[in-house]
Amino acid sequence: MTLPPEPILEQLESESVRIPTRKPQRIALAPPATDSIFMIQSGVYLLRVKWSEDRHQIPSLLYPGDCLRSAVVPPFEKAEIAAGTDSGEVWRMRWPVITRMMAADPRLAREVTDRLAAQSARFALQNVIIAGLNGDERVAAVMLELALRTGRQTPRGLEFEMPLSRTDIAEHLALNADTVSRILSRMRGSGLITPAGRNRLSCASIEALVGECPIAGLIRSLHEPAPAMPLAV
Amino acid sequence: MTLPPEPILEQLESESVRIPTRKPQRIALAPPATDSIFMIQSGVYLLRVKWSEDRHQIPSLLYPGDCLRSAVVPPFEKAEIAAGTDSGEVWRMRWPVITRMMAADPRLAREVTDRLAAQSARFALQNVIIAGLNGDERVAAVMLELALRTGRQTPRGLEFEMPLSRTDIAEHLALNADTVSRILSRMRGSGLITPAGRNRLSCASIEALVGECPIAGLIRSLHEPAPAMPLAV
DNA sequence: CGTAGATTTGAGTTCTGTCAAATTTTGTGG
DNA sequence: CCACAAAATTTGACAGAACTCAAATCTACG
Repeated sequence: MTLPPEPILEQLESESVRIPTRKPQRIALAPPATDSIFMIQSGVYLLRVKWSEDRHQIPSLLYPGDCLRSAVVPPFEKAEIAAGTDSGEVWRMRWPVITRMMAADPRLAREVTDRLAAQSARFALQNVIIAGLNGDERVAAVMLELALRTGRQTPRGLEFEMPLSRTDIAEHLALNADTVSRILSRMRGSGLITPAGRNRLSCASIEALVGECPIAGLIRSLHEPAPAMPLAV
Repeated sequence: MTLPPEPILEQLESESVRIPTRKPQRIALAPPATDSIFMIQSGVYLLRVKWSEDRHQIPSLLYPGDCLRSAVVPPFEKAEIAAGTDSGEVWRMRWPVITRMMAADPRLAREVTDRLAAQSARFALQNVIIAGLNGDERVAAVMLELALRTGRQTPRGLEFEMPLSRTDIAEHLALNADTVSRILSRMRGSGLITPAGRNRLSCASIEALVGECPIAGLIRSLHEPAPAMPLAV
């Protein structure tokens, strides 16, 4: 799943507010009180929600092409999209407007609907990760996801972004920052991963991560770039 | 959220396969390999997925009016809708057909889209329940949900359905059946809940449950019957 | 009325959380 | 480019919640 095809992107852009972001920047999901839809153009983002004084969670990471309708996020005390990468761009559109465009153009309707469905599937997957895996497996799961989404083969192995701090990882995986740190130390010790510069990690290969995560297959199916083939003809 | 208004229901019915169910009956989500959409007409159902030889999970309960598009469930080894109540009815529609109906009728499009969004929000909520609450609070959360959805005031207190076995509750809450049993024993002991016949429980009032669950507000917002007011005019 | 399956409960284990201190990294101003 | 303060990370020691295993009950049903 990447960005929609050009003609559709142009249509969407015409109704979008383009929001370029830098690293710790956050975009509130609710404030305008209007039902909106956000589409990631570039970069990695963190959907972060707050549900009590000091309890935050990151139900999902967002990548280019991902769509998030604000109405699919329950009415938390606070909900925002936080920039994970140094730079990136998000488009915000008003849902009623998009609705009208969808009514007029079935191709566009299909793109948007399917992307929203994909986001829903990701929430469901996150349930399984948190509910069914232990700490080590959960961490392997996020790393596999990031590797599939942002990984590049280099002479030193597969390098990928790690836009999450220890606390972020903890909030994403329902663990605790100390525990995450311990798990990562172990993984570093066993040679599964090695630091590869600022906010980057590297591992031998995808297979190395797959071996650590019992639901690798599901993660691949939702995050692996599709074999090159044009969408919807 | 209850069933859609009559005229829309009629349209949907014209393209539906109506599936009446009895208690342990299950409807496979995937087999037809076609992208389908299911709408609950009556009864309570359990969305149950299997992701390894002996690991099952119940990511969501489904109530009348709820819509589930098969594509929003990741490609698990197995995924099915299991009847929780003695009797109930589900409608199955083919997604491509519904898509066409949506293109032709904005009212219907809105109903379906919003119901799918609601389902997505429920997945997100489930994440928070599992990730942020302890055992007791999670159990209180499901009971609050069931009480809001199926509860009725009686002389002996608020009575509601409990269509889930201990194992089901465990699979829904990322706990273990033994632990669930212990928690329920404690709740019974403290008088929070009392058995009220076959697959039914009763509690003093909604407030009693709300007090046990830190995110009661969110649960109410997604499950409480809306104050009587016609949808979409 | 007996059996298979579900539930309950106890005892012991394990994983993760909590707290606190040490260490490293990051960002900023000279 | 360097020094420093603030923030993030790491790590140890300990506490607790939940899991596992197994035995005892209880229930639903034929």
